[in-house]
Amino acid sequence: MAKNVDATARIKKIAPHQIPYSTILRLTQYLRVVEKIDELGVRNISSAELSEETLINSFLVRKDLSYFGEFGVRGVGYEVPILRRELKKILGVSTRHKTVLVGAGNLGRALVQYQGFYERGFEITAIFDSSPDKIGTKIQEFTVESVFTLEDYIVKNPDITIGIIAVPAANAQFIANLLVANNIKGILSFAPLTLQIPDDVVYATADLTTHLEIISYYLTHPDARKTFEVRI
Amino acid sequence: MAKNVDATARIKKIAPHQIPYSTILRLTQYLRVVEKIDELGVRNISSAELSEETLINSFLVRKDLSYFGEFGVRGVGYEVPILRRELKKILGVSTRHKTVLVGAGNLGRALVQYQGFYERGFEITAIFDSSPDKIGTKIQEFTVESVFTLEDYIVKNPDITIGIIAVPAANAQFIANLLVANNIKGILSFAPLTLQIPDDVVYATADLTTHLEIISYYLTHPDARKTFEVRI
DNA sequence: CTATGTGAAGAACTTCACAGCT
DNA sequence: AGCTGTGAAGTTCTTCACATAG
Repeated sequence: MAKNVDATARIKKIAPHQIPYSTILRLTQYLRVVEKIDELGVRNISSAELSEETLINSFLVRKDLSYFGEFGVRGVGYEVPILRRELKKILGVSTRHKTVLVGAGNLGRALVQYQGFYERGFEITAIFDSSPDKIGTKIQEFTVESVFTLEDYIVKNPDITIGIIAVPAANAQFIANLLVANNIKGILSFAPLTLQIPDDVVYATADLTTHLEIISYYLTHPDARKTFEVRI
Repeated sequence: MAKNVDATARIKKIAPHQIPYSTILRLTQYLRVVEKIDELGVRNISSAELSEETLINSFLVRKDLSYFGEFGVRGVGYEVPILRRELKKILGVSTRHKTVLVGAGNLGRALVQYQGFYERGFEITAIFDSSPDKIGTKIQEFTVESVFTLEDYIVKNPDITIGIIAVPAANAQFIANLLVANNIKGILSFAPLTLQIPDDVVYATADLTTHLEIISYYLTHPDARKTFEVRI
């Protein structure tokens, strides 16, 4: 059982750019399972058990993990604390990321109050909005600030790397440009459109309704494959 | 230019089960663009223009659409109102879907107040929670009801086909079982775990933090491909 | 001459089978 | 004896090139 050898000592030759996006997506699921069972005090997990919990086939579990190293012990499985630590390292969530949130509407307020971001390594440090009747209002411990102070705030806090956009579609590109111009490295947008973002900024979009549309498609076409996965 | 012939008259032979999941995901993006420009009064759009707006390559735009019929006019492009109608038909959002929401926490409240679901064809008809201090409270025009009345409500309203789960991870499977047992056809869960759902129920999961973890991965591995897409 | 629709080629991802460790 | 790690096979998805239609 690896004798607690640091698994990172044996690192893979495959360059990260060869790793499928879908692998990264699945890594987040493995992490979720591993954190849960680590909390329960389970010391060991096999790819078959990970497969049961995630519904991802066990060949694929092993292949995904093997892109990043040899974290398992043949004949035994994976040591839970090691796997947890390595997955967090791979995903870059061993240390906390600081973010700003733009948009203090219903969704923005929900995101601030949502515990999950913080628990999983992301901290909202400030909230901005353009609407005069939102600026100055309180959400939890935050006071909503004017979007015109956003630039200044980001420049003064260069450890903020991610911007979260929760404004209406019509304003999203404007906010994105502002974030990009001020050296934000990653953008998560909840607006239902594709933003134009330069290649050196990591960009993800999370349109909540899309999931429902996809469910609707499969409800409408019951003969379509049952085994699809709807995932981010 | 098709002389307004109903494009559905010429329908494709390819069975729905051969259509990639990623195609369905992209259809939602085309619909978004087409609705926007239809609102602007534009009558025609080419696959090249759709490609610009969505960043999806134009070969793929055409291939995706061609799975479902010949909606375009060679030498011209796609007629916007026709494409809009056909995309809605394909996705099954020509008529509104009724849903129930379980979980009246921050996320649940945000989802109720979020206009997007309704605008895009989904209606939340009732909200349930298990916590005594939430039951009876008002969210918009809704009164939060006890989760013990959920069963009764779904049975009495068989036109409700989709259940949205916005409860903590620990309770999500219980709620899912309840929905499944009462004949719900589709489930969208925001809980950060994989639920066990029978194959005849359409199941999608939307863990908001996953997007941030993926952004974190690509921030941590700047050499990873720049052209990845983070969607749904 | 323009832009769609599509078979065929190519690329990417998943599954398999089994070698390799413990 | 058991479970991981991985090259190779198999499958699915995307890109291409061009025939087709207006």
